[in-house]
Amino acid sequence: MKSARKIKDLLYEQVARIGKVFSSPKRLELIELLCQGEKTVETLAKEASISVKLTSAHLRELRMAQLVETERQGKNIYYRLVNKSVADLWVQIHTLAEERLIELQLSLQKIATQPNDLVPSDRDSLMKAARKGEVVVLDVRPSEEYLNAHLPFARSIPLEELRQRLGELPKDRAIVAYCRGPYCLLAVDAVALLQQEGYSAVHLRDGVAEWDAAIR
Amino acid sequence: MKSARKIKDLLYEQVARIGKVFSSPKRLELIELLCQGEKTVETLAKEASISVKLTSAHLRELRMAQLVETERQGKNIYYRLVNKSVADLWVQIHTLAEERLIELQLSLQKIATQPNDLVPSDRDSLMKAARKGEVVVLDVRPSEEYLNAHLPFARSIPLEELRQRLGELPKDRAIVAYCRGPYCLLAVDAVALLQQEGYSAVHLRDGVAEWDAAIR
DNA sequence: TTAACATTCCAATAATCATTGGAATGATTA
DNA sequence: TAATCATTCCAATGATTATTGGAATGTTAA
Repeated sequence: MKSARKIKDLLYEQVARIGKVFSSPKRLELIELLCQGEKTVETLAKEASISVKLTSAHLRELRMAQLVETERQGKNIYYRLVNKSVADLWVQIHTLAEERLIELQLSLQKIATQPNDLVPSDRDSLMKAARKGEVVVLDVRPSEEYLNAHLPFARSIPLEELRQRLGELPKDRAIVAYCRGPYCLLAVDAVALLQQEGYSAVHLRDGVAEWDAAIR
Repeated sequence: MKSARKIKDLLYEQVARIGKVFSSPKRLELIELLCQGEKTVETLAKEASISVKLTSAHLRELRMAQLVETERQGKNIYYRLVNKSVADLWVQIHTLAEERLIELQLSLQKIATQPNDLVPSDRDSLMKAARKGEVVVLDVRPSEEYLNAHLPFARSIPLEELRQRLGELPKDRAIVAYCRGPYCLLAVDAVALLQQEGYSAVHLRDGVAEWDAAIR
């Protein structure tokens, strides 16, 4: 019979398999991307600015930890998170990181569009205003990601199309732009563009994963 | 000005600092121990069956990630988790691991006292029964840990003293024993002893951290 | 002040991990 | 059927990490 020590070592080792997945910056970025919906290796590689091979290797880690599943559609293999717990864990880890690491707080402050960031506590009031149509909640991610899931009342104008489609947005109401989460810079650019063009725009740091985890 | 890519790399790197902490089996074990209350390096080393030096090195990682804080009391330096978020994250990670990793499920089944384990869904009914005094909730951890925090209505008999203090327990009511969490074997031993001595005992896998995270 | 003690820091080694190139797989299309 | 394409597997590299021994730090007690 095995000693208690060996049994325990085995147990913690298994849990560490999950922890290891969240210990690499690139894997975290891939997880955040997968929070936006299923994607191919190529898409993930491009978005994360790494080679397809390296992406594949990281996805292999995710697969071996049973946190993603794959599905073949034609030539491509699509990856997706197995369930919401994985997204929740990502949110909880980066939230704790933001809470504890001053360096991260400073970096985030730098990319913020000055004091125009909405803080999470505004969630309730934001929804009320959105329901009444007092503000426009704007999703600037690629449209597939919007179609997969988006915030309540949100409209989709991908950042790439925003300049051409400015006319669709009202100038007399606040525009709240969001993207994939606090580390995605799409909404930062969108807010900069909107403000430059005379819109009153603010940046919501939440992505869909953060929003879902918060309204639990 | 830095490129968007470099900024993002920096952000994910910071978050990965937190993830790294949870990627080592021994560090996870230390975190679980710290969930029971503040402890000295020596105590932690003994409980985790590793050298004091290695313990110190792991604690250094935890300190650099700002997840623990230290306080000197006389000769000893006490370590404690900075706040409940850290314990919550530990619970969420091992819960996800148990959900996804079949190997872990199997290992846990092996150490279970046959079908005598209480599952988390029993929490509400357990509390009702405990309130009415129909069951005895028994904390078998060292008494300092019980004093630091324990489940509602729980009584403390450390495993070491259990054999001598069996007389304090009723034979006509169910005894629900718990310890530090699902990977701690104290309650397993306690249940085995109690059953052997004719008590009707069951094992609750939750520790205080799991309980607190669940009743949120 | 010194002795005793707990703990950390530094340096070194072995183990593990990230990353890349080249070959192999497996499905689709012609 | 062969050609094409996306993706994975294998092997090799350098870069981290875990772990250990020895020295150093800082506190208490005499």
